[in-house]
Amino acid sequence: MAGNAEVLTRRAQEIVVVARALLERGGPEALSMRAVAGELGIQAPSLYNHLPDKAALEAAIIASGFIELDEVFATALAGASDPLAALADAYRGWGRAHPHLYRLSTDRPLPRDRLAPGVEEGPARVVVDACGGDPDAARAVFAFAHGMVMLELADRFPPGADIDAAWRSGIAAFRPEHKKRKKRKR
Amino acid sequence: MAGNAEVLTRRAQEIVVVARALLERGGPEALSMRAVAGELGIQAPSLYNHLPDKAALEAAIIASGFIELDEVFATALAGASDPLAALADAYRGWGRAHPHLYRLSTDRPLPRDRLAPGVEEGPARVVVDACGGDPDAARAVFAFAHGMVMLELADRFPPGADIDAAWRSGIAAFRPEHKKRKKRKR
DNA sequence: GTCTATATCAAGATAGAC
DNA sequence: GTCTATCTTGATATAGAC
Repeated sequence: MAGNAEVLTRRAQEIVVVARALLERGGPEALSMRAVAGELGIQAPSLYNHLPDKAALEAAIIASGFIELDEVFATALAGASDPLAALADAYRGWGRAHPHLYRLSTDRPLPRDRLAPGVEEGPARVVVDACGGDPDAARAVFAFAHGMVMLELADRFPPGADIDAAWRSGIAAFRPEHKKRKKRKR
Repeated sequence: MAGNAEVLTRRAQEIVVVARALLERGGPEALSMRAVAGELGIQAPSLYNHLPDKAALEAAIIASGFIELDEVFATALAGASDPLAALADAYRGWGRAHPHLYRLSTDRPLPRDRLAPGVEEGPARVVVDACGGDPDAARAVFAFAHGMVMLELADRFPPGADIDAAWRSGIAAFRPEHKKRKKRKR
């Protein structure tokens, strides 16, 4: 919830906490202005005294997730022998623990103008570092992880699929010591 | 549109074609029973004489996409020197050409009970084959491609990102000739 | 800062007449 | 097979009183 602190009033922060809990418990349909207000014992229109609209509320929820993920990454890296695998594991765990928040945060363009600066960059830098500073490799790894999480959350793997094995296979492919030389441009 | 042929009446097939066009043009909000009916010059309730509900309509749209993708894959593979890269390219192209259909087809659990048998397996087998028969590797590759497409469609890469380069990086990592031995279990 | 009342809009689906 | 009429439910947001 830090990161919103500079820009949100205390009451607005309360609202964001309640709203995030509603989202996580009941999915996006549960995140209505009415429901949020109800949870706080007030009427929906009263929310507009503290937040301009629903998009602002969602942006604040997303920001809180980014900040948390950054901490999760830091913990995962502490003393890890295989940083990439540790990050992958932490990422998957976080996605499974917060499926609705994960989807809200990745489904659509980031509301970058409503996010405090640095919020997005934190987790991104961790991944780039784990990829030896290669941003293209980092984006590929991130896409792999994102695809795995989304497919698992959406229950899109076929019934017998060994999801752990697919993760291992992908991580092995991306492991830095196996990195290929870039092709020279022709 | 084949693949629905066995199970849908002619009129229902017409409805599916119109519905898919609406979805592709206007996104999921444009795909309402009212709009579909309007496009056909009838009233919404009349649709229920041909399809049980909206979910059935969506399932039929998804099936039509799978069948198309299977054809796209076959074309891409014909005479390709690098099958994995060719498939990746075809997949990305298809996703970008049909963003709303792509999302409808991957956002949620597949309605497997409403899909004709074989519809899902077609494209899946192509990918497994391209991965030397290793289903775990195939799922990892698929997750990578899915993640890349989703992130691009959702405009989630940062402004300056070189998406082509990220694709190349990922494909290089997954290239079969570089495959690592599986670790022995301890 | 909170309330009530309301505007505005949209959705999926069913009943029953023709 | 299509229609009209309707049910049921839901949403975001504003105006204006207190």
